[in-house]
Amino acid sequence: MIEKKQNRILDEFDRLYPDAKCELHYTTPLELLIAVLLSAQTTDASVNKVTPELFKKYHSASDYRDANQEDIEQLIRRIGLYRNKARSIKKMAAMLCEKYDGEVPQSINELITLPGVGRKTASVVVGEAFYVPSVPVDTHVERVSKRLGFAKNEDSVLTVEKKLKRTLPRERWNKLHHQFIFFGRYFCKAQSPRCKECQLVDLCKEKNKKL
DNA sequence: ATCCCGAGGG
DNA sequence: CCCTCTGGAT
Repeated sequence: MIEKKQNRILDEFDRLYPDAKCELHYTTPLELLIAVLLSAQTTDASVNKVTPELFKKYHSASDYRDANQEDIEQLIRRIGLYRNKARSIKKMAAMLCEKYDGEVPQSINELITLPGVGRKTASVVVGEAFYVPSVPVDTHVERVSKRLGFAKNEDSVLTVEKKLKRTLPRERWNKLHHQFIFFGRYFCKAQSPRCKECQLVDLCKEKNKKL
């Protein structure tokens, strides 16, 4: 990608979303880890509706390990995939207690060994809770990256991540991650991209395809 | 009908 | 690579 185009995009993201940040509600690394795990295939807003009750009832990793799985299921049922997520939370908490003294590990390689924690979740946690430069690729980052030419449509999420890391300044990774998400979530949406108002249409691969 | 800060299993 | 898990919002 031409550097000029790239800088235009980053400038536009700064103009649109100077204060982009994580929209999941949490107060500790463990709460963040659980909130991100819950966020699969649902919206952050939906996750924020169920976590207050969840975080009120359970606090430590051992609380989740010893919890009744059906109790967790009931608390999170509305966000979907609730059986898998409840099971993952319990198993993840058990491993945290066994191998990490109940604390959340601070590296991606350690985090992805936890049940229910994949590369995207691990990347979010290290970037958000421990300030490790990272580029988590979720559905928004993937879509926006492909539309704006940071990656090709046939690229896997891992390839998208590699290309973004190769292209974007490392000191801006964590902020840009959120700016990509804000742009995808509120502007360049999956079904309704606001192409006519978009300052970047000229370099978009899908201009005029949808609206 | 499609999408939402995915991960695990086949 | 594919499929499944799942409710809620639009």
